[in-house]
Amino acid sequence: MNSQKNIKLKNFPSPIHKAELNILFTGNWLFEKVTALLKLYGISEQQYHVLKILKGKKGIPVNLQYLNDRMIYKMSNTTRLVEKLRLGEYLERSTCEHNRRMVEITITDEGLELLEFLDPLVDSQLKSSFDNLTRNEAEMLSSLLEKLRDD
Amino acid sequence: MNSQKNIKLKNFPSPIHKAELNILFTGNWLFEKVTALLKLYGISEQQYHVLKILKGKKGIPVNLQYLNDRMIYKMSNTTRLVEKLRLGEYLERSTCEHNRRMVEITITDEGLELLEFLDPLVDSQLKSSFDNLTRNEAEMLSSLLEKLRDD
DNA sequence: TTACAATAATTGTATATACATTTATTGTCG
DNA sequence: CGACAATAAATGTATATACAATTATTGTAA
Repeated sequence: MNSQKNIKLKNFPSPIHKAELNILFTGNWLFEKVTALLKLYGISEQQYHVLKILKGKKGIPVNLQYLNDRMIYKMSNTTRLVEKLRLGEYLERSTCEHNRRMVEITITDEGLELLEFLDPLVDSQLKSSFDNLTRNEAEMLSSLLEKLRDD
Repeated sequence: MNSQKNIKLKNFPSPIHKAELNILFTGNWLFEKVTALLKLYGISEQQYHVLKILKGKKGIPVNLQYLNDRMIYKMSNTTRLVEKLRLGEYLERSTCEHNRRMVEITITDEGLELLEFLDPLVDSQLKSSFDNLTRNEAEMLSSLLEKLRDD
């Protein structure tokens, strides 16, 4: 762990440089917090993320591409990540009948139960992480970030 | 690489959840861009970051803790990361005479030359990444992120 | 001064990620 | 139909990162 938590960023050549580092730092700061919490229950942030996506689909199967497009990090891992969740019986996967290149992935009851247990913990941690921001400020933050990424 | 670049984030239980994912996604989006650029010249984002910090110190030696506190990711790697830069002769390290537990790290002329070459490339990429935001918006983004992390 | 705690860095190891290649299946066009 | 391109997923491998344990040195208190 970093020995100091929140180094002040300063002396930047432009607001852009400052914003870039602020985004990177804050992203990692949030990621670490959630990761540390989930680790207590033997699950990674990425795995949790997959389960959340599956839950959101309410039983409709998704394939690996779909998951991969929504992951924070990149492909190739998604196969192995899903496999780990399958070994934990948190999801099921089968080959799609109509297109046997694809897989159909759905969350299991165990997966849903795990989320029912974890979600309140993650939510309350998230809430305390965002304690310094009002609801409006959080929304403004999202707007700015979406505007930044927009192509 | 993700097959789609910019999935729209929606259906969030709260502005906080949305902001969290926006931060994580945007952080990775920026990180990947810079990483891909630097990779063409055989250097990682983290290594570049170290050289920038050293350059900012204008010849004053720093130790590993100092670097580590300013890294986006965590410790342990900093030793190895610095070692790679040393092998490339971009920096020098020696043990501190007053406290032989510590090392003194300084950037070399080769390191400074590398930055003089890379900085314009990175800067122009960063500028185009932030094309959608005004200077004021970039500043507002930094303010919100700093307020979020503030403890 | 000696024993022990604290500090700075290094090392070992497990896991995560990125990237390129490969396999299996399907689509398409001559 | 058959060759070949395109797609979806899996695999191999190199590198990156996280975490724990270790080494070397210094600080401190009995």
